[in-house]
Amino acid sequence: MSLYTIAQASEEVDLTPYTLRYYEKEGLLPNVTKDSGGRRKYHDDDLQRIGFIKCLKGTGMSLKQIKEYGDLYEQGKAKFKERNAMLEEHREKILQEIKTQKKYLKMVEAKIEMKI
Amino acid sequence: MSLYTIAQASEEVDLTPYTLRYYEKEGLLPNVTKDSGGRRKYHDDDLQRIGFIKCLKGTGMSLKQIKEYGDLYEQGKAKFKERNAMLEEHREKILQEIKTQKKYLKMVEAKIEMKI
DNA sequence: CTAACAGTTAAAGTTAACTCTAAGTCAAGA
DNA sequence: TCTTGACTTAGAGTTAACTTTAACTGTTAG
Repeated sequence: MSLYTIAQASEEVDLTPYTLRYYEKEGLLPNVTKDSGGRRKYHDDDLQRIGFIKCLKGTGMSLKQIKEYGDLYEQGKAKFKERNAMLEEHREKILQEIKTQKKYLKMVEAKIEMKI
Repeated sequence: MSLYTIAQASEEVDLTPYTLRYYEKEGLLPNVTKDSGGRRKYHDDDLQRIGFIKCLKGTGMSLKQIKEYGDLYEQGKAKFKERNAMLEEHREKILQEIKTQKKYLKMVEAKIEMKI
């Protein structure tokens, strides 16, 4: 199957239908189509895109920035450089964040070991 | 030195005075004292505590939960078990989160390498 | 044919975590 | 003494990211 109702897509990507509509309203999902009755139809491409949105969001990128990235993506090859620059910068941020998380992990573990 | 004005404490822990007052209002900093003129005086203990709050917060714990933890902490040895259980659970969460971050890092790197 | 259901929209409401404002106080320097 | 500046408070405002509501519509099972 390669077409999903909002309920099915919601299940598939583990986001509520509210959130999916919200993301679309915010311009993050420009390619979701509608059937003759006006209902959303999600394609595999849309689900892929949502997956990447979740990745960016899960690593601390704001929806606003994710939209910027998506807008560049829509402009194709012409904006490849800018787009990749965003990702490379974000990559650094994730690396930094993992470091910080590891430091915090040590702090929590130290507190656990303190036994007081 | 072991006493800090709110401005100094703010500088020291890299949080705004607004945030420090907010944390106090929320019950996260029960031991901040005031001088004769009613001004806050932060002790080294307070700064340590703020440091740990930042650690918990930075690893995704809500202020509400941090307050719960702090409240248990205030009750000393009697609540040691509960308190440590919270930390151990949180430790698992951090480990899981680091895993997720690493997965997302791979996804971003893959997208960068895609060159399209 | 009709009732139930799954969807639609615009707009209002919610939550967490700040962030700021307004009005006031107090200590210190010219 | 006067003013400046750093603080105080209660309470209002902000922001991001949803989440819900209300009113409505098209599809389908009986």
